[in-house]
Amino acid sequence: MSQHKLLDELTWRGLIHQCTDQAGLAKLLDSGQQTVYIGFDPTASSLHVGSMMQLMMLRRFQRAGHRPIALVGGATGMIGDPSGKSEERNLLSAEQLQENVQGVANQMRCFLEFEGSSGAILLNNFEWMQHYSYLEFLRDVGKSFPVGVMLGKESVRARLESEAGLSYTEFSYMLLQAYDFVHLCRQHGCRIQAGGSDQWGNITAGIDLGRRMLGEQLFGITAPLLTTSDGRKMGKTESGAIWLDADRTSPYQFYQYWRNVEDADVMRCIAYLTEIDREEYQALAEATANDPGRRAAQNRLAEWMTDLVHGADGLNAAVRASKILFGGEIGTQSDASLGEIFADVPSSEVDRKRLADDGYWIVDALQATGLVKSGGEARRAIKDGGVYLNNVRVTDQQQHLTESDLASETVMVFRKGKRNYALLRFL
RNA sequence: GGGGGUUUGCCCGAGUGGUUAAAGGGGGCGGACUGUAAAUCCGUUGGCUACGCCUACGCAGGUUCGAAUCCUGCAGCCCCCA
Repeated sequence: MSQHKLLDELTWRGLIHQCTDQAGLAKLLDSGQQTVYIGFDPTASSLHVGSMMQLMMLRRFQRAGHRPIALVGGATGMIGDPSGKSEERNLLSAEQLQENVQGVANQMRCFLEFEGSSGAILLNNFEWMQHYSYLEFLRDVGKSFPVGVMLGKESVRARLESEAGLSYTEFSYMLLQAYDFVHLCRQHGCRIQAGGSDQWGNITAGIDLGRRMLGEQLFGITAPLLTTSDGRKMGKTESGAIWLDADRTSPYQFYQYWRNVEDADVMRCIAYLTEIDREEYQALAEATANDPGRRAAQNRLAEWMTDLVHGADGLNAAVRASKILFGGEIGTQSDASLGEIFADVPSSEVDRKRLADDGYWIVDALQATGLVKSGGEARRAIKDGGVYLNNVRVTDQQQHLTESDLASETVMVFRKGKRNYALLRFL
């Protein structure tokens, strides 16, 4: 067991899946500030929950005084990493990549400090790969890659055995990532590469290349993948990935995702993704075991994560929205605050004149919201007690809505069932 | 090419002339319970300002007071013979 603080922390958090030479790494880390790198795939203009493990890993190194490099794979992204992928990937266009690199870079500011003596460095491997000629690359890099070793890599073998096969392009991916490591070692003295466990093959390829080309001893460390107790990848819902970009996944949705993590997964999430310390971790684990209904761990996880990614304001908004969306009184609100709370809720516009005279029949209103498909369904829903106006149960099928039913200047809030909301704006 | 079978609501599947808007199950949607969980229980599940009317049992016609049910033609699927 290492006596090293950082490695101890990573160990108790369960973040060390594999490590090329843990004793050597501990010695290296003790010898002074080191530079660590992790690569990020710019397949979209936003990072998602899956990347958070990696960002947090860099952050942990940075907090321990080391310098992180976040490498955005502008070049490797053009090729596509076959690791863990069952099929050949579609190539991204250069413009799309440029846009993605930009978006991803911005989000990293939540996780990493870019100023100071251990300030993070953001690099794009397109910068050094774009002018590297094919012939030069083959002579410099390709020469150091025995095909036998490459064929032995899990990522390659799995694909060769599958029906999908593997193109030469994807086969070559490993060389590019391996060369990144060498380049970073040369230019930035980077001797450590971290990553998810699916990156082991690529990382060790880089270490081999470093030994051959530079005679340097490089180090690799991988973290386990973040999966649920039944083996599915975390960060996905039926409706898609959980993104870090507030425009793709609102702070409220983000917050709710973590609040709803299964008991069986929550402690692992806290260990892997947060900086909640060991004492509090123990306390939360006990609280979950003794009183699971309180969801103390989930609440803390959601709070910590939302605060990190969306800041105090985002967290506040998410908490406020959660209170109301889960049945709290709506009372009298302003359009602005309702708009914020119900940002994720579909809304439709209705002519304000409908509220005049006899008013707007509730059955018609429900159809206008899209919560029901027909008048019959609306009547049934009311009869079953499943319809709420401004979070108050509707009991009268003949109710007609007037201006006095508005929750704010122009909005009425409809709900069917526990949490299907829709807004009507009367303009 | 010849013979036989089959086609039902979101899905599976009963129903062979009338009380069938169509049993039963699944799924969905509500409600109760609960931990914003799981399990369980209950209700509901074509449309319509609605004790009534309209549309529906592959499609199009026909028989009948009355058809998902009988007849004819067409189409889809399945099996057997060539």
